Amino acid sequence: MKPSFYTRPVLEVAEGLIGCVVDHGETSGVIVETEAYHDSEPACHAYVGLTPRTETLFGPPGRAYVYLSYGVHALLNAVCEPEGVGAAVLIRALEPLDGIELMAERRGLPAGNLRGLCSGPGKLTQALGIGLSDNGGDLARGPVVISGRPERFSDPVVQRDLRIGISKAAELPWRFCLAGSPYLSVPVRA
DNA sequence: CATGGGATTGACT
DNA sequence: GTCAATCCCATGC
Repeated sequence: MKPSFYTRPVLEVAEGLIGCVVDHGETSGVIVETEAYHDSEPACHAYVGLTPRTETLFGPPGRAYVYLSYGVHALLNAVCEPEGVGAAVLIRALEPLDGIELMAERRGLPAGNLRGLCSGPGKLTQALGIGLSDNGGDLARGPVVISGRPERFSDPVVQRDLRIGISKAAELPWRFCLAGSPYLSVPVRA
């Protein structure tokens, strides 16, 4: 997607990314779950201001922000809004598309367990082989690439929900899910 | 310079 | 349902 796609309010981008495709090498998947983060609310890393850690978040839109969660997992975000604003969309789950065998191998799962491959923000980075070195990369040029919706996902029904696993600003309904998808990290709340 | 929490996952009870 | 693993980095003394 072009940088202009990301130079919009982060909530619009979070919804607009549902149905788009994430590519890395020979593996890819369709985005079925996202969350929005913005420097105006305390759950966002950028809330504390510009630091070495949040440099990418405040940088130009359309870049990858990859950071380490719980010292264990790499999480993939797409930087949004104009440069100088700390906002990003967390990619939380994918529907596996290409390179499924390779993804299963990386995840240590039997081929055929499609739902276990990318149903979580840490799982999908492991399945696609995305790591901290991908931080700051251009999402239009790679190595990690996000491209537009395939025909089958051209007009997705999107459900809003509360964000998962955070303690601050937990009341904001800034989670976006593809309705009925079996590949979500957590089912949509009732 | 020491401390503690975090946008998670998987193994175990 | 509970809990440890593991590490970056913001905060506070």
